[in-house]
Amino acid sequence: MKDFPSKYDQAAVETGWRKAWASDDAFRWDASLPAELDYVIDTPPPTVSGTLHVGHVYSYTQADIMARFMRMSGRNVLYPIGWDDNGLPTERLVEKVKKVRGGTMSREEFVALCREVIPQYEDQFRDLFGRLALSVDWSREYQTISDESRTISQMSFLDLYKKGLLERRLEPTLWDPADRTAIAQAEVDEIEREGTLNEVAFAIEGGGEAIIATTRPELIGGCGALMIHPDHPRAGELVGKRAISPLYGVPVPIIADAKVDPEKGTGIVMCCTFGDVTDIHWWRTHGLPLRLVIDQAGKMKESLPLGSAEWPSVDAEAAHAVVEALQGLKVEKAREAVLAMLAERGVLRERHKTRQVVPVAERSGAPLEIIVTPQWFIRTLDFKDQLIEKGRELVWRPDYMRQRYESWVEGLKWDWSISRQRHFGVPLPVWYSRRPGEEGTIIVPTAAELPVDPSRDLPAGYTADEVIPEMDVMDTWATSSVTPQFVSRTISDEFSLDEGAHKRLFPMAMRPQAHEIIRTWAFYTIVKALHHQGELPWKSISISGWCLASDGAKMSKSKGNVIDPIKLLDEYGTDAVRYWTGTSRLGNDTVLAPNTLKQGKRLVTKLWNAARLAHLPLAANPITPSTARADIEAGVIAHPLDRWLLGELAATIEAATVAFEAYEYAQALREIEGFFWKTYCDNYLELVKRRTRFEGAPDAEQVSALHTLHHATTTLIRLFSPFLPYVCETLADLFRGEGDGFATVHARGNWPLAADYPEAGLDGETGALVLEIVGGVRKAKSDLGVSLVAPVERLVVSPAGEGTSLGALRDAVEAARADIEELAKAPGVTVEESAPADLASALSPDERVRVSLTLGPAPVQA
RNA sequence: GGGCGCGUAGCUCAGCGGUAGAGCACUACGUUCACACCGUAGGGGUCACAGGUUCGAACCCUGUCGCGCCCACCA
Repeated sequence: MKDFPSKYDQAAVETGWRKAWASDDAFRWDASLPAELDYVIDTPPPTVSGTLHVGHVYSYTQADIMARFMRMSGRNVLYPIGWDDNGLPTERLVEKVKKVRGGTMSREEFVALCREVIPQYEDQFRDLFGRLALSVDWSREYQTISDESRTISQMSFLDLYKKGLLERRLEPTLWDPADRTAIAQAEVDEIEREGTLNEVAFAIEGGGEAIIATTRPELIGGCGALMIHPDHPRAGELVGKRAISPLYGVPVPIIADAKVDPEKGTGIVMCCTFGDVTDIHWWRTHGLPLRLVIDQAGKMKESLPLGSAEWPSVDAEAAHAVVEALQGLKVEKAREAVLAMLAERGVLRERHKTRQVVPVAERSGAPLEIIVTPQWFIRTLDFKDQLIEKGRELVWRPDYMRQRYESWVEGLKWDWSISRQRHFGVPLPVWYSRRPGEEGTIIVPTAAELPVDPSRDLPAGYTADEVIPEMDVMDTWATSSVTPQFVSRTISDEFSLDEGAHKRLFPMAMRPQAHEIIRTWAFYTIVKALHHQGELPWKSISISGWCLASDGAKMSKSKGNVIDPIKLLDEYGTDAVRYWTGTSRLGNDTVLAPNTLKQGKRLVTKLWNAARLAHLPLAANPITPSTARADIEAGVIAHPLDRWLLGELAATIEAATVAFEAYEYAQALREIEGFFWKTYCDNYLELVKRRTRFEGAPDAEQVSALHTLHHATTTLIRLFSPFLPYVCETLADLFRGEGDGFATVHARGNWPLAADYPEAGLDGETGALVLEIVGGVRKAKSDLGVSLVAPVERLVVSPAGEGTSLGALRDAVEAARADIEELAKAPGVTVEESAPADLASALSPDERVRVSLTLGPAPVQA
């Protein structure tokens, strides 16, 4: 065997192992194996937005720990990796890095900048993930903006379009005025802020007034009706009459509707196009006119057709003056201006401060508008029941995370808008015909023509003059929702780049992801798989929690508590950081606890030293072990303590395997670590030391010890390897023969099998009693305040409690007499029915044995 | 407003029907030839609170309080 360095230096071995794993193809999926062994993971492609977060370390490592177990336990793991490098997050990164605005340049120019900026940020991820030792198949690395990804994304589009599940509609849409694009319901965030509820008087035709309350007076121009609850005291008097909007002079009907909350504001509310989702509802159900006053930039429109038949006004001239005064103002400025005008005219009444929750675009933070533009929608509202049904067929880990999915689906109010008025994404594969007779007809490419960019390419048989290209691109989720299909390279029977692959790989075994993207990534991926093939994309989904800062708060730049993952790895080493992530169960948020990281570091050191203790005698006395079970059956391992240790190890393997199969890797780690630290290091190694110190050829009990040390060490290395890949690979290497070639400890099928170990609990009673005796000796010496190596003159053990028989105690002492005497520094040990009254004594830890002793003379000072 | 999770030793967490656990921190002892990034021994908890079920509850049920999150509301 190789020389064993006294100190472990992870930084020194890291690069070497990363290279070895790569060149060994250690983590490549083997297509030649039978499909039953497949274990396919739908890895999240991290969004290329410029930041590496500890959250990445946390959730990707948890997925990797499971992937490594699955591989070692014999599965043929397909663990792809990719980068989500298109869409708004990437555009925002490029805009920031290059200090430009995408909207101010041509698409070609901007895309060129993106292609320039992206690679360096993908390198950051590559470095981080490589260093974390993610056992992904790097040969399957993909980008969501690549030709093939665009092809598959556009296939997805075409398939849904042909199935009538994707359609272009002109209707009210959630709109981000800062990024100037439509967005989807999933991209809506909320902020709470102080607002003002303004009471504004509308004149009633024929006399009187009605007072409404609004936080958005700038929308008065878009008012189409006043709404009042049927039970409102003034309902009988007002319903059926018309009110005149202030400033604009527009006559609007007063309508009763139970959706009005009589408790809020004045109990009378104006319906505008559009202030919120309720306005859309009223607009539709009451057939109200469409009166948009805000443009795509979130500014007041420059002109409105006031005074026309559709948009009458009792004083069009005054109304136009108002429009002119407001034109081009952003909504906040317009609000102030309108309030001033209302006050001037004496129709602004009471004003109340109020906490309001404002929907904003999650990426830009800008308050949303609802405007009417043509967009492409994937139908989801009609499929809520099926989506919930599919969610129930899926195994969620932890199970309660299903609730988040269901409440999201139940709360859906919008179909999924996938078109974005941006530059850097997968283009919608669509043209609109200008040919006489078919103007406006939608033209799509064939599968063979993909990928297409309608702004450059033409549909077959058409000239540039005959089509209008669709300039929108897909939402980033519209592409990343087909990550499973990126791997199977198939959308449906009609749209496939690799027939047969889909049948084999779907549904995938597992989707690992964090919980904050259940409503986006998980939801959208399920929508796509349902629509494309009527199936689930995966059998199970593993939801990781959040990584919180040491103070228990969410990490955020504004709080200044963000930890750089690279610094974390530098300080503690990859294995210690992985240990930390491995102690936390799926779904649980975890604080970044320095203690746990230190614990991981300690574990690595302890594992190193324990392996070193085994290595020293094994290097000097080469053995040719079989399996632990065979060596026991052959009598090579015969010492009761060795048999006991391997029986305990077998129990640990069993418990860890059961836990791992249930995705309870944190419990598996506790099982393994508990055995390693307590049973193995603190007790067995102390007891076996006597038999590792010898000159010349080993005798039978020394041979037994050597074999046991070999089996225990190499097994522990394998058990720890999903958590601590670097130190375990290094140790496995040190235990190989000089001439043996590299074979990674992480290889498929390298997980310890119960069949190779004795039955769990072999010689358990003997082991337990020996531990009791040893523990009692330690306690007695501790009570006397002397060193554990203080010589003992007389040592007597006797049964205590009812569970210990004199015979069993005798057997245990005979089984390990020499080891006990050596550890206790006693010249002999006797078993007596009851403890001699004249000796100092102590009860063992489990109170099964009473240990009595007298100390010997102090050793003669040299 | 509805839902989910959590509330166990100073800290981070495990246990989820049968005599309260781990690591860190703390105290005492010990430089034992794998490891002082060590070892041994020890102190420390009315398991948020209140009812209930049970021979027995940290664990099951009901309610309350606190923290976090998800969804909804958002005039």
